[in-house]
Amino acid sequence: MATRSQKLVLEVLQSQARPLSAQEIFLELRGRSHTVGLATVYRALDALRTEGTLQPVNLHDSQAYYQLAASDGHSHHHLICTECRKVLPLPHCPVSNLEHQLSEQYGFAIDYHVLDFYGVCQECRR
Amino acid sequence: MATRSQKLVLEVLQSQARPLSAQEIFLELRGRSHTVGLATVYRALDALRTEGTLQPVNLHDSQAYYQLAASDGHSHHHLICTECRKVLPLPHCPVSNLEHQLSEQYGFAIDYHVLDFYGVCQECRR
DNA sequence: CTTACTGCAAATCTTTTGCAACGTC
DNA sequence: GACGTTGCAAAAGATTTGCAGTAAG
Repeated sequence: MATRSQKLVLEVLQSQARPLSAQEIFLELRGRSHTVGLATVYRALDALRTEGTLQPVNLHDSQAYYQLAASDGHSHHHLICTECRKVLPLPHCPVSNLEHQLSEQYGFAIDYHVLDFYGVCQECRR
Repeated sequence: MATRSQKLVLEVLQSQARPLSAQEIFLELRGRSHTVGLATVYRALDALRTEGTLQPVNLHDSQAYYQLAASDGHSHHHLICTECRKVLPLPHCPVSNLEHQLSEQYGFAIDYHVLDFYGVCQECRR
């Protein structure tokens, strides 16, 4: 079951193609004239990440960004531009079959993984 | 060329198997009776990351961790325990051949990538 | 009525910046 | 003397927590 704030946070994330920070979600909600305190946004993000609905994305930016996790429970993968912070999602996962193998080999119960490619996009290279 | 502080930061990271935060490096240096200000540690980490010597690792912990980048210029990959924060490095990279393909396909100049598996290690599952 | 959720303000923690002092050339 | 590096203190940002009020069952 989702709280009011969790639903609002999800709505915002669903409406955006790129990962958002707590701050950005807070401002976006304020823009839509929903009042949700920043602390509540953090609490919602935390809950949604713990239950696996959201996935953190690291943009090397000293703040956390969040994105919807894929519906099949697999992680999203990205091409991330280190110049403009644009994020391109990759259609499928080249390493999902590795999870099982690694679990066995190292005795790790793997929950999810992160695969992100960092570089400079076409526009930024001009 | 490396500054005094950059050398000290590298020494600490070389002596540890797991990624460290700025705070941890600062305390470790203080323990070795080297005085390096925390701000200087941040400045050194920043420089070393920019030149590619260090690689950030995301432990979902609202602070940044750093680790030596592999000497061949490829990223390290990890099994990360979300309970005890232990980090196991993985010996080789299953997706290096993908970089070239993705570069062509999306017009991205890829600099590096991050592949980390998150789960719970054997000890923590007991 | 009870419990969980929320907003606000305060507290805490992480990271960055300004600046004067220092070292090297 | 000029320039880059450093430590310290202050500032800025991000996240968490305490608490009293509200909503939902």
